[in-house]
Amino acid sequence: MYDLILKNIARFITLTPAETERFTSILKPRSLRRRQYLVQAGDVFRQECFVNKGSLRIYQVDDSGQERIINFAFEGWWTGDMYSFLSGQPAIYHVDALEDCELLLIGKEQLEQLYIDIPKFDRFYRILLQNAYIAMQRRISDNMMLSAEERYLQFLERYPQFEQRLSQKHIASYLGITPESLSRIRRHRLNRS
Amino acid sequence: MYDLILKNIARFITLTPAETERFTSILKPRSLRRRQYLVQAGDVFRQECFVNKGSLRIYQVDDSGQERIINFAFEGWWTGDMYSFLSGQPAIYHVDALEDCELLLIGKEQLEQLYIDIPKFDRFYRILLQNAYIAMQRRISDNMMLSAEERYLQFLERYPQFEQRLSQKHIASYLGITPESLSRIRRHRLNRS
DNA sequence: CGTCTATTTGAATGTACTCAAAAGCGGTGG
DNA sequence: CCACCGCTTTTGAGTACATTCAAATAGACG
Repeated sequence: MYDLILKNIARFITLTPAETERFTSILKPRSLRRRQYLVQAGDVFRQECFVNKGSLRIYQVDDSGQERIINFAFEGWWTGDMYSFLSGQPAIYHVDALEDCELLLIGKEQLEQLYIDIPKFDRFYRILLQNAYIAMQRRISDNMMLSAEERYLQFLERYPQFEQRLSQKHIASYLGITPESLSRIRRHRLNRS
Repeated sequence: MYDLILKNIARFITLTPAETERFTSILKPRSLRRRQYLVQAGDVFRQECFVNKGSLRIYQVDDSGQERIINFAFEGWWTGDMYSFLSGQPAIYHVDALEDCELLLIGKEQLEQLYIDIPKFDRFYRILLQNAYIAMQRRISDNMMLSAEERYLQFLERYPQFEQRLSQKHIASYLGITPESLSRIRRHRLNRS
């Protein structure tokens, strides 16, 4: 059960057996059915979440009811609502399961104590965040520089392993276009090839 | 000279006088004239950069020569090219001065050593990055949910103190629209009020 | 099997774009 | 101090890409 998360952590820091024990002891396993919420906008959500199995989406709903997917999370990824976690304010985003999920949660209090007891975890989350920040920055520049079709192609290149697990509606929402537009883009590509 | 950066750090961690001395000793002051590059895409840039005075922009140039501003940096902000810093690969973005600048740079090697000697700095950069990540995520959702005009209004609300220091061309580039479009948006707003 | 949702397709619309040209503004050198 | 040059901003006309709205088809799930 803890294999994936321990491998994830071992990418950046090395834990002693005692530290490993201490770390896994604060993890709270949780499973989520497809379509079930992990976080609803408006809730306070003070947990970090590691995805051991399954997939989720982080999204926002605009005034006209349109859903916009800010990000996905697959097995081996971290997710949650960073804003609510840090500030204690109500979450901005909804997070729900796209597939049945097995999650590992860490409460804010326990994580704060972990940072104090084992400062290596400050380092781990620093490096994790640096990488997340780079990915986010690249996403912004892609959204600004590329056409809808180019963004779709880039998505296929970057996440070939996930495309089949996501509906076109969700991919369209992630790319910032309507499902109709994505359908047309796909048709044009088929006609040309 | 170090007032602003020490206040910036004191937001999240408390340093002893000895630690303060150790920290300031690795800072390399540098001044930059308007239009001068801090980083050119293609260079390796393994420094973190704190802006003590002035302003910069981080931007990308597309195939047709269009510049797209990914972010600004004003006094009290951190900047650089996180990707190049972390990976040692050539930088993706250009960074140049919009106004004459006074900067404080930290080399990667010295920062790595600082993390080891004073683990509090792991914590400082973790918290700094959490906040940067939240801002970035919000920027993505704004770009997806809002029209050009709404993005401009939001920019004015969020950064009223910086608007006058930036040209419309640069604001347009940051918002992901053409200078012509921004000019038209401004005219419509004036006509209505 | 029936219902609900996702996907496809068409037609009309709209927002922001490109290209082009004029006007405004700022900095530099004579 | 003024004239000039280059860059920014404005304005107009035509265009393109993606959207909305509507309807038909396909697919998934109970």
